[in-house]
Amino acid sequence: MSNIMKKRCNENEESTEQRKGPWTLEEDTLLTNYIAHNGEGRWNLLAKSSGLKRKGKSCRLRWLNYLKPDIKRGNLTPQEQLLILELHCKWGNRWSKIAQYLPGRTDNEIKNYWRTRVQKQARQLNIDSSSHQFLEVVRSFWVPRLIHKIKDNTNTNTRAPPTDSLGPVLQDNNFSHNLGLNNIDCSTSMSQDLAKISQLMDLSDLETTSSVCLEGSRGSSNQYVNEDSRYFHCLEEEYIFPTMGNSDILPLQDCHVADSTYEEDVTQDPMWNMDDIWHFEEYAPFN
DNA sequence: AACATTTTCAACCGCAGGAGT
DNA sequence: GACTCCTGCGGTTGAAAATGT
Repeated sequence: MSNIMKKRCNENEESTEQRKGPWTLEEDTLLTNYIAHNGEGRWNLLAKSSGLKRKGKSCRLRWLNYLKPDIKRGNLTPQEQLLILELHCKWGNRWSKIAQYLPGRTDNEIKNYWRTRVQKQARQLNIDSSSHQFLEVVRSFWVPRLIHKIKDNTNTNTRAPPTDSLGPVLQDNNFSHNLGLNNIDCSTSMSQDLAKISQLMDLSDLETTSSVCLEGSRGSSNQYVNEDSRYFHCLEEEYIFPTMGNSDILPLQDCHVADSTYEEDVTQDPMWNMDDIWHFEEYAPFN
């Protein structure tokens, strides 16, 4: 019997026992306990030894995308969204590479975000998401909105450092070089660019506040902070927003967001509502 | 309330590359 | 060099949840 035939026989034998589909709580517990005692890696061995009727690949995926303790839950923050836009511009669909710079976020999550949110916007505008046109839309409208959102949230947060503290980040000429953002002056309370954009877009829907539980990754105790306070807390802890002009990109600080305490996310609101798109199409029709 | 449609995201698949034999 | 096994990546799928009618 050829090796290929043998392999197919084995696959058939295995597939009769292999479980597929959503993981049960019992399976999760089994996997978590096994890894706690034996560590991760060697997934095929793990799958056999742990008693799970799953493939090694499936175990690995479940652990990395869901069970691993440092996985963040909840929607992506504006800062994270901004970083994804920038890194995707730089590297394309290199999801795992992009994920390296967003601690606690998985490549799968980022990929899903891109497909469901970013590509959806492109579809609605009838633009190819990989086109220069769409990049221009992102650069001119989406990114400034995110920046505005970040600043806005900061201004409404009494515990956050002053707005000027965003300066070193957003004034960084290398920041968002790929997106061409360095021609947008974000250092003032409202740049000319933002003023123009806000003429086109109703930003009122972005008025939000939110609380998350920050589990200080450097030993500080849990505390409730505003989303942006969390961000600035991260900044204070030396993880300055990445410099895009070169390859010395530093990951965002790993801030653990405890699931149970996640009350409301600033990113719940749509990035663009249909009014925005309508406004945009009015001024820059692509169809 | 009931049904239809859309959106989200966990999980799967195939493929590629590296390590070991 | 050829082969197998393992791991990781990116694309895709489909069930569940959310939203609309």
